[in-house]
Amino acid sequence: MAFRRMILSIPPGKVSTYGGVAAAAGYPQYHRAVARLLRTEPIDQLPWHRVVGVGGEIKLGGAAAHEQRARLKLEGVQFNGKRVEMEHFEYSIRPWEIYK
DNA sequence: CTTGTGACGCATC
DNA sequence: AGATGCGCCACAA
Repeated sequence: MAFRRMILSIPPGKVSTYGGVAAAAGYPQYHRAVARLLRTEPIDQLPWHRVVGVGGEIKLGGAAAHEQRARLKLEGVQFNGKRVEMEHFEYSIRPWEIYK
């Protein structure tokens, strides 16, 4: 599946968004399918922590959110309060600007 | 086939 | 900024 490849192509220290991955794969409306895939697929086979919500929002709950924050931080990703500094760490695709 | 639900996203209030 | 509503896709009941 294209989604999987996209996610795997995200380099360490960078992040992408659910909608971004979907759009980059050619399906701008499939953001929910991407989320489902990340939830379903084994965490040891996919860099799930490099995928955040639009704007850099962590969409996980409780412990998982903290976990993701920690992992990203270890890769050098900086946070601006609750969200990731997308300006510097988002993986070079911004579909919403392309389709604008 | 119809609903309900969720690691979503965006417009509104 | 936080809460609601609506649209979206996939899947389980």
